[in-house]
Amino acid sequence: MARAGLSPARVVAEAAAVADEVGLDGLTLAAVAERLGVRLPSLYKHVDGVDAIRRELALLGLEELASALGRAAMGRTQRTALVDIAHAYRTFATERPGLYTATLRAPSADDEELTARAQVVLDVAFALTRSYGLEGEDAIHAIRILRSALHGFVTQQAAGAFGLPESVDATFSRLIDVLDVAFSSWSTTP
Amino acid sequence: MARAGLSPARVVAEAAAVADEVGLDGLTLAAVAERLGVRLPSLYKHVDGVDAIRRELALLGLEELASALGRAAMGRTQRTALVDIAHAYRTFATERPGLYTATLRAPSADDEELTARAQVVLDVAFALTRSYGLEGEDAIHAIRILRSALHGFVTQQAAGAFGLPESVDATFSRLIDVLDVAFSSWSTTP
DNA sequence: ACCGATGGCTAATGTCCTTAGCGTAAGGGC
DNA sequence: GCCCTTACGCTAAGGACATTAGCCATCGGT
Repeated sequence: MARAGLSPARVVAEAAAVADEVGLDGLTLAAVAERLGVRLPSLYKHVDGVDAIRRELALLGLEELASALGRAAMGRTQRTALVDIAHAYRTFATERPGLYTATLRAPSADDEELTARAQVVLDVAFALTRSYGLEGEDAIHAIRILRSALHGFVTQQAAGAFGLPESVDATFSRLIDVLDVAFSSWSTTP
Repeated sequence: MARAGLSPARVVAEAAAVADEVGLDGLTLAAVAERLGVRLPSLYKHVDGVDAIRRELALLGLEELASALGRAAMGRTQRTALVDIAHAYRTFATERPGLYTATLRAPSADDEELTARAQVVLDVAFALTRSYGLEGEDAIHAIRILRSALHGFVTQQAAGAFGLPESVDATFSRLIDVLDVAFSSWSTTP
């Protein structure tokens, strides 16, 4: 009975891979266990069940998303920052669909670790709006609208709601333009 | 052994109620059967399993959504139409969250009935963009952006991603303004 | 009133999640 | 280098849910 050399991190990483392949809803401990070459109950020595795994995926996803957005925003302001952040967001959601979906579950308020990770993502957004000269309520509205637009776009893309794939990039460019125009106008006319 | 008087429509309606209460992911045939006062396998005399029910919910949701949007758009153009359509969309997603979520599953291309229902919703959107003077690619981009923005917004609202609920209406108003400004500018500068 | 179609049921099977408890492998103290 | 504690993977068992097979009573048309 040789050991498989598992760890919480390896289990979560494999779960992320499964979720990316078959969707977060299709994630099963059975699939994770099979891929790791162990029996299903063995996973419980490393994680606390399927709900805990989903939470770990949310944490991991928020960390990677914050990292990607932070890199994209580095050294840029206003339109150039917006463009790169938007593309980084779209890329993350496209390449890691399971992990991205996991980040969307409600933070449940009393989960400090999860809300802290979510805050890191928000920090990037606040830096962006600040570069547009937006503060206070303006910044909050801008961030909500930005996130709504990006999330709605990538969700529809993932669902195949866009009929012709060739013009999807053009739609995304226009979406970014719309946001840039809006944020720019807010900064001068509060 | 008195009959329960079920029908496909009653089963689907009850499933919609369950989905609205516990979320589409939490929908189980067991819950539907219990609410209808029958044993679980009895449902199979009226529906073809849980996947078929989800498809029926998508059909029902698209029908109700198209109806609500159509009513909102009737006799209005441009900004007033946009405002009412957006509010109708948000209201539907808020009041029937399970049904709304069901409408988002991919139409799977070879499902003619489903794509036909989705087309009715699109028709309302095309009427709106036409009132802005948008045609061809402009209209397609506008509709995609409109849907992205609205869907992203209601999704985040449902997930509790907006911290303070009191200013959410203000964010929504601004979102509509952004879209109105964008669509208006497109119609004059193609 | 009969008789076939219909609509409820029980029973059985399979998948998945979860917990309990067993035995062995790994690693530190002496 | 040995022992002993801890950690880890296993089997077994139980519960929720979906699905299929097959039984029997009820309803509706003739």
